[in-house]
Amino acid sequence: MKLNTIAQRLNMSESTVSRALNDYQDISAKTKALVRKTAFELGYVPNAHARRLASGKADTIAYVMPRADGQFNASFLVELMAGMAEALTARGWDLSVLVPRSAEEEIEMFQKISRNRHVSGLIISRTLTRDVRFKILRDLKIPFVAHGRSLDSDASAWIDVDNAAAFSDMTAHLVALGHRRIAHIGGGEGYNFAVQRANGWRDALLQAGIPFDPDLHEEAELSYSGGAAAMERLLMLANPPTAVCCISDLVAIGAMRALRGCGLVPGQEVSVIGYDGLEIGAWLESPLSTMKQPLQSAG
Amino acid sequence: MKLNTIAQRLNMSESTVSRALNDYQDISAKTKALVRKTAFELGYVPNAHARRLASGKADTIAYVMPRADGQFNASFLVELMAGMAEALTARGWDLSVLVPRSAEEEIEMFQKISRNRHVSGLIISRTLTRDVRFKILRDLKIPFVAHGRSLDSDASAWIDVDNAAAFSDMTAHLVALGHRRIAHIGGGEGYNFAVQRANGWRDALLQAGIPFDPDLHEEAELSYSGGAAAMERLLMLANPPTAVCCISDLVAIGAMRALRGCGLVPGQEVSVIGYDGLEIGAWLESPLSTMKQPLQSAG
DNA sequence: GATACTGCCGAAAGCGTTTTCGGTTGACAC
DNA sequence: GTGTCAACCGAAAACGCTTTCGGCAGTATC
Repeated sequence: MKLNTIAQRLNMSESTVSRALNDYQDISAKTKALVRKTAFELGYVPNAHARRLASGKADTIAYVMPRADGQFNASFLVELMAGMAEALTARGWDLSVLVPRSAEEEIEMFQKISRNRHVSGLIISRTLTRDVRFKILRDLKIPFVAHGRSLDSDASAWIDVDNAAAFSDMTAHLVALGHRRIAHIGGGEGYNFAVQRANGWRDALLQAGIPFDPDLHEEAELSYSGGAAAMERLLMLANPPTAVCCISDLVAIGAMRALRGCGLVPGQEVSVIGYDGLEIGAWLESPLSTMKQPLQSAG
Repeated sequence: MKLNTIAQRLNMSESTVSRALNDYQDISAKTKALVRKTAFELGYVPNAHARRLASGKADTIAYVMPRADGQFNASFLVELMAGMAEALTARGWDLSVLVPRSAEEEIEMFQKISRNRHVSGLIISRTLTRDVRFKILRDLKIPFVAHGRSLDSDASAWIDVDNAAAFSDMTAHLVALGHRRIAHIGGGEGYNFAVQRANGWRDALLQAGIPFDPDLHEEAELSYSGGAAAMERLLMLANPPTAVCCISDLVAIGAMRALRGCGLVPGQEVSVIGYDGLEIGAWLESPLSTMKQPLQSAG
């Protein structure tokens, strides 16, 4: 049960056992094997707290969960967390979640962590186009990776899907299908991914030699109703679009409903395409496969 | 920074400071106040690992996250976790997440925890009608609360929405609106909440004096397509229902799509009602408000 | 044969708390 | 003035591990 018992059973010192289990260089292969074997037989599991206290490392990273406000689709969060948890437990680390009630409380949490160091790294998500958290965390010297870039994220680790490329591909796909008037329902400029996705769309249009029509760029609240409202505005245009790529599946679903409300059949008169990989969507975002690399460097 | 520095600054022993901060009875009110004040001024945050090692308590509960397989709606999970995290951090505890890759790995994790005790309690969810985990956890003497009951959950702490009551209310509501042929699209009997919800529906029908028609009870996969398929089967009936209550909003959405596919307008010819509190749904599940009570007893 | 390594391992000092066990005061009673 | 008791506080031993430091064999080098 304790390191001690293994040591006594083998007539060695605790330190030898500890180093054997931790694969130190100055332990012979023979002893290592022996120690590992008996440790396994005895069902030894090291005490995480003692280890962390002694080593000074926390082996824990915390995920700062954005407060659920319906804006972001949750299945995405769940998958992200599951992916992180798996990657971490594979390395023997823990994932814990923090849910700040407000921006102030979030910063307060950061400060506690920086004093306490009972967490070795953070993951923050839902980055804003301008995000003070980058500076704060850097100042507090807390290692972190951001899920999603920001204008403030230079010199910080971030992982992100290539939003621009995805939307560029998406738009090119519509162009290939013969569409010329391709609209985009995006989000506010506060969120950086919204900006990136809009850029991807615009770039693809230029690439295809299609003149950019500002009327075709709608901004919507990231929800069903937001998508519906934006779609309705697009339909009011003198020259409505024949295809729409939406910033998220939620928005796309809303847009489709708006179409049906006007007696149009989505996919027929007007193509609607979403993004996020909800069951309905045709496009899939895959952040999890790119997770592990950045995590290691974050340690 | 350390307990030590406070002690030196005040010319007391570490033990006094520790006990003052932990509100022991044998420290005078004066010293307590003094210690707390300077601790605050110095921005002292106790080292969680040292505390946990010394006290033997983990102050951490782990949430065993069901692997995302699209069956359950994720926004529910997110809200649940956010609620738990908030309730725990309010008490100075940590919430960490475990994502077993398989049922075997889950049990393996349980065993590690029972040896290691680096977690003081577990929360499991998605309970099956018959669930071995109850027995295992009881045998391992790991405190846990189950979110959702089970036939095996007697003598264990569980928290749950009253599924039966909710669906009973829902059905009664439809009856009050004049509906007589009220169908139910449920889930397999493997999941306990599915059984409970079906019971609620059936009970309300009996209560209202409406004879129970087995044809009106459909079982569906808990997904869009599952709901759609079930709805189609209901529409094939010689005497189709005028209202349907669905086990989840996902299923309800699927059912609505099936209706539209047949040229019917949901809410007009046939009322469809879901459950979970997705944005679309009319009924709201609120497990979070009932969280705190059981958590305390789980400690 | 003296010197210098190298490969292994043990002793012991932490890591920052909590907690038990006494010990020192002062008050109060007799 | 002695004894008793309560109220406070300090010393020191845990808690279970990591890690530095040094020591002791062997082997190689000249």
